[in-house]
Amino acid sequence: MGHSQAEKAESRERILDVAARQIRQGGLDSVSIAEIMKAANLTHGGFYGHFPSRAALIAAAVERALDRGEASFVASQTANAPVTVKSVVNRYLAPAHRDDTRDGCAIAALSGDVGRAEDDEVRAQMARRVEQSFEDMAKAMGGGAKAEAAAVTAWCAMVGAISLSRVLRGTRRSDEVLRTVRQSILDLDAAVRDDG
Amino acid sequence: MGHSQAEKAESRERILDVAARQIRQGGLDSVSIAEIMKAANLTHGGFYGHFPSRAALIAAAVERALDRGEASFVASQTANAPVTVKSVVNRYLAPAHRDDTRDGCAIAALSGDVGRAEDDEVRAQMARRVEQSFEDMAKAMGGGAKAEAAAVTAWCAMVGAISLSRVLRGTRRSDEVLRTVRQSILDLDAAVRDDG
DNA sequence: TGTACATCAGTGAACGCGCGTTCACTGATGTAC
DNA sequence: TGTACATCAGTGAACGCGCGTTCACTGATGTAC
Repeated sequence: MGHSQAEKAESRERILDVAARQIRQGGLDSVSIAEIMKAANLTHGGFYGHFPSRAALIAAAVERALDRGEASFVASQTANAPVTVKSVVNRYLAPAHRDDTRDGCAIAALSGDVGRAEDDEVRAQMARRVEQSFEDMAKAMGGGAKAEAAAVTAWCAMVGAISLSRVLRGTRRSDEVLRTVRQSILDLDAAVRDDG
Repeated sequence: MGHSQAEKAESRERILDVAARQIRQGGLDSVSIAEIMKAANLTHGGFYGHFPSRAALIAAAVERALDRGEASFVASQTANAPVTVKSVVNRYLAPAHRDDTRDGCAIAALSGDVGRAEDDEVRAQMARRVEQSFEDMAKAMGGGAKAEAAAVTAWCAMVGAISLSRVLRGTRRSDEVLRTVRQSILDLDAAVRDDG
């Protein structure tokens, strides 16, 4: 096994990616150092060469999950495939996103956990990302006060729709919730543009 | 200490109420039998006289939390104080509800945890309650297909708003999210009635 | 009414077990000469 | 180019500790006579 600084950094990346997936799939409390290290092809003893504690890993993993997750939907789309409300809701409110918790939006997967976290840093990290998401959506809706309000409502509805569709998973209602909220947000967007 | 059947039932109720509060405040994983029993003024050894396992307690506590929580907002209001969309959102999307996780809506507090729970029974329990909530809200909106769709969107927005306002707790944005979504739902209700 | 006994909710010590954390050690790599 | 040494990422055994679970026991209550 190699021992260069670059290889250590790669190990850290692997640990973080594994943990970021784990917390989205199982929640913040589901992180076991032994399991994370094993999934990163390492032994558990080496963990403390990368992070000072389990809590520090979780804080870093939340940030990583927010980066990787589909929270960055809006910001991440490129200029030649411009961001539209439609493109966002089509990807976000899709059965594929509901079913892929591990690689899905960290805000949807973890807002419950983070909202009750004692760790202020973790909460602040997600809070910043939520505010950014509101702004990005408002921009996609054309900007202005009405768009800002509609963007907040749209994001709350999207997060709630993913959470509830996961609770309802396996029932006819689950897909229906996604479709219904998707259409409501498109209507909301249209209404904002009419009022301009 | 008494040993009648009635007193045993009271102990069970105390355990359940304590656990129902605990899971809403700290999540499903936060349940420790020793702590729950202590809070119910009992010793931990007696637990297995009431429940066969920790998992069974959690399942029962989720049901209790759904009963006690403000998920029953709509259904619980009496005939002389009729249910309106306004009365529901005013109570649900209030800072007091955001801040009182322990006694608040179990769907908002636990949809993330329950959505990823392996226990099918727990998920089915909340799923039933979610469907009931949709129906109650649709009725409050006057019934019909438009109302049913609007009710689904309103509930998703309410659940997302509480979750995100808890993540944002302590910032100016937190109250704003509640107010914004509250108004959006009132607008949605008005639109449904216009089309009616 | 009083006494002996059965019941059973609750007690508290004890058990494995897994987990977070520590630490002495390994062995591959890079450097100095 | 080759050899000796320093570095350090990773290993794996060991540690406390808390937790879920078990179980022999207690002692208050209800019942039988």
